[in-house]
Formats: sequence, C-alpha cells, structure tokens
Amino acid sequence: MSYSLTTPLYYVNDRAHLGSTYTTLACDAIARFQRLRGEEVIFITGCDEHGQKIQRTAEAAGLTPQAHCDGVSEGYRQLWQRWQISNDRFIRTTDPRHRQLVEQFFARVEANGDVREGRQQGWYCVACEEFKDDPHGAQDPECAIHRKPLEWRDELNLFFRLSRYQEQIETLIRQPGFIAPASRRREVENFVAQGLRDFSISRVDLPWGIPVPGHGGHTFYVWFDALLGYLTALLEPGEPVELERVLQQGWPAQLHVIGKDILRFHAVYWPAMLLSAGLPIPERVFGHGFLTREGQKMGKSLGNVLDPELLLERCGRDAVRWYLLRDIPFGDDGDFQQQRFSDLVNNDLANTIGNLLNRTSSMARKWFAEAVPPDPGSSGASHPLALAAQTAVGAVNAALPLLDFRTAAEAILQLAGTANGYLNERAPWKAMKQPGAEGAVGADLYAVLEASRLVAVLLAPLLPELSARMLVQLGQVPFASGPGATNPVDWQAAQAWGGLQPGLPLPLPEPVMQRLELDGPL
RNA sequence: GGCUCGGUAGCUCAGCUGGUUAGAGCGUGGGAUUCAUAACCCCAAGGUCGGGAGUUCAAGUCUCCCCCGAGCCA
Repeated sequence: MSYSLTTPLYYVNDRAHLGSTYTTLACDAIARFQRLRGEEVIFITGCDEHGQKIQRTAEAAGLTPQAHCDGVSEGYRQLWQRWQISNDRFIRTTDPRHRQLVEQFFARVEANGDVREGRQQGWYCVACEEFKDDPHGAQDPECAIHRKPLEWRDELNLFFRLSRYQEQIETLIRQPGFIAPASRRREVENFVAQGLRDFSISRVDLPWGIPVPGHGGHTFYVWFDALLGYLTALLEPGEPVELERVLQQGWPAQLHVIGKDILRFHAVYWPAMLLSAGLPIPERVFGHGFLTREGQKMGKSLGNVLDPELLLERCGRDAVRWYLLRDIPFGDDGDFQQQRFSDLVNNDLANTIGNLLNRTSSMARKWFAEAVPPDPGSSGASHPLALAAQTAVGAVNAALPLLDFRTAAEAILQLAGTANGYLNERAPWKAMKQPGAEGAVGADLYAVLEASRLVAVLLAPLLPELSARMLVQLGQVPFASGPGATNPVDWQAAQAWGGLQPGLPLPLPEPVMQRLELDGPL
C-alpha cells in the first residue's frame, strides 16, 4: 500500500511565489505525516512547461523556450530544497519521457473514440491558457482575471469528448470526500449540471508543445499534457515508459492538492480523461484558498508580493510553516499579516512550547543530577497531563488525514498550555524548598517533560525541524520523515505516555525556537 | 442576471439538529510569580451577533426582504 500525493505542477511562466510555496508546504506536512504512519509515500511536485504563454514569455526575455523553462524550473527545484520539501519526485513536462507517456495516453483516448475534430472559435486568454465563453463580447473583450485583451481564435482543433462522461462525472463528484473541502463541491456540481461540453485538446501553429501523433501541425493543449505529468512522475527514472506501469507504482493518487482556481480541471476534465484512458481516478482533490497580504491581493502592480526566498531567509522554515498551517484553515482564503505572524510564532513556538521545554529541563537538571527525574509511578495513564496528551494525540491523528492542520496545531498548543499551567500550579521551584519534597517534585517534572516530549512528537509532521531540536534536548532520537525515511522508534508508538526513560541524561538546554524580531516590513 | 458562500468583541475566527450570564486565540489593561527565551500562570475588558420584518414559550442559530463583501456560472 502506498500513498501518492501531488502539488500542482507549477507553470513556469514566472518564478515561484508564496502561493505555490504554501501549497507545497501543506503537501509536505501531509507527506511527512503519512511516512511517519508507516506509509510508503510518493510525493510529487514539478513544473508545467508548455504553452503559448511560456513561449511568449521566453521570447520577450530573448530566450529559447527551453532555456527559459530550464531556468525557472531549476529555481523551483532549488527553492523546494531550501524549504526542505520532502518531495520524492520532481517532474518537468518537457522531460522526453513525459512526451512518450502523453503519446501513449492519447493513443488510448483516441482508440476509445474520444477524440474528434472540431472547429474552435472563440476568445482566448493566453495568460489563462483558456477559451472564454463570452459569446457576444464587445469590440475588444478582455480577460476578467488578467485584464488583458482576449485573442480571437478560429482554428481546427482536436476535441476530447467530455460530453460522453456526463453521468460518470456527476456520480464521481457526488461522492463525499472526492472534492474537498466540501464547501467547494457545489461550485463544481453547478458547472457539471449545466452539461459538459467537449473541449479542445490541441492547438495549431504552436511550436512549444508536444506534437499530437498522427495529426500534423497540432500540439497538445497545455492542460492536456500537464495533468499527465502526475503519471509520468510515478514511473521510475530509467525504466521504460509504459503507461500501464503506473498502476503498480502508486496510481491512483490518494490526493491532489491544488489552488481553488484549477479545481475544475482536476475534478472534472482530469477524471474524464482518466476514464477514457481506462485508468482509475484519484481519491481526492483538495482545493485550498488563496493568500492575501494585509488584506490586499498580492501582485506586481501593487508591489506587495511576499517573496518566499526573503521569507525563508529572514524568518526560517519553522516560523513560516507554523503560521501558514496553524492560522489559516486549509481550504479557506487566508491573509498574511506580519504582526500576527510574529505574534503567533513568538507566543506559540518560542514562549509556550519552547519555553516549556526550557524551564522544565532546567529544573530537572538542577535538582535531579542533570537527568530525567525518577518516576515513582504516580504519573501513569490517569495523570492529568497524560489525559491531556491523549486528547492531543487523538486530535492530531484525526485532523491531519483531513488536512486540517489548524486543528492539529491547536491541539498541540493546548497540550503545551496545559503543561505550563500544571507547572505553575505545582510550583516545583517552591516545593523544592520544603524538605522531603523531592519525590513529588520529581514526579511532576517527569510528567511535564513527558508532555513536552509528546508535543515534540506530534509536531514532527508539521515542523520537523523544531520537533527534532526538542527531541534531542530530551535525549530522544528525532524522527526522520523525508523521502525513504525509516525510524528506530515507531512514531505512533512514541505517542504513548511514558516513553521517557527516568535517569536519562538531559543536555544543557538551549532555546529551541528564537523569537522573531522583525524590524520593518518583510 | 442566476447560483453559492460569508458579514459575531480592536484583529482573526468558533458557535452541531433554535433554549441557562454569546466563546477562543492575538492585541490591550490589571494581578501573581521567579524554574524559564522580560518567558509562564490567573483575571478583566462588557460585542445592537450587517439592517428590517416574521415564525416560536424561546433565534447569531429557522423563514422572507434589504445592504455589504467574496466566488462560480452566464
């Protein structure tokens, strides 16, 4: 059994922005979570590199399309490395292997009678790479999204007979869980209910694309070939390209994570294409929301674009991951607010979680020979912190399969908060002044250290690095959750109360999370 | 124009099938404390729950109308 998930294959029209970083970070958390649970994960990301828009962008920059794509996609690859994204594959649709796969896929679709010729007339937005339905448009219609003039097209194209899949698609999208979050399902249902129309899958006179076999002059429409990148990515590098093999190598995917704007392609067109080719359909398509910044749309015209490189350099991975995953309900639109960002990172990570470990470890070391205090057994499963931990464990394990990062994060935070409260209530620093209190103090500190350990354990999929720093300070082996990770200690077993060994030496504590001090806007 | 989703404390939002003094986090103010990353813990602030009408013993919570915002489709 394996778990395959994908980010969108990012269009290389421009360098990576915060939106794609957001998507990718979320997928990374899911990939790590699934690996930690023992699944064999195939986490796919990559770039979509064909289309007229790319061709024009390259021309404008005085580059060949290939050179342009090489540069931008390499930028993506490096960016993901710097964010320590744990993708197992990075597919480019200009990969020669991809072309082979597209040809095979198309052959199946064509053999199935789902390709026909047709005349495509209409207004086309190059920026969207999409025909618009504006029939009686004014003199010079423009794209509502890009505010750029639409171009009139009248060409003989190949069409995919989407209309044949009306019922199957209706049934599919009705399945609970296929389209997530559920709030977005209606939108697709309405679209499908209007009746599916065949869509064109080729262009003429567009050199920057994959040629359609047997149809001279046609290249594949960028969307048609792009989605197939998910399949190409599954094939082991070096092995022959055979479409059928994807079935043994992770297809169907369990999850496609995408931005809400391309939900239709993934929830309607893509499944129909797969049906036509006789391939199974992915389990779930999750359309997340968009990020704004301080209430405004990010864009070049406003000059308020938040650069992921800059964010990474100035704030670090843990901080950004935490903020995005913990504060924005995944699926909803979110607003990046700098003040809130630093407030949450400092409060949650540095003060609540980091300081909890720091203060507890300090006390344990001071009064118990620089080691985990003996546990006289009083901190068993009925200990208040054990119960709190159990609650957090349950919540995290229930929330993450649903991509509900926020609930998971809050549960972890609550455990840390409860532990801090417990510490204040028991006031070991006061109790230690009483003779003979050592036993009770030791038990208290043991319980709080154990709660801290569980915080670190639960944090592993969300903030692998912070989790690791905490575990090291607790004398534990951090969890590996990257590609091909194996762990000496089972992650789920580590979620049980009582894993900390009394007498284990504790290293000198160092703050595991620095506070964010941002002078000036990002 | 049709449809969908929102409009709840300064900010971001919870509030399931209608029912005790409308909640949380952040921010703000105050208190307590010293183990700790000037951290932690406790308390408070008193928000016409967008507006209006209606149903009901009882409505953020249901119905209708209106206003505002976002989105999908035309």
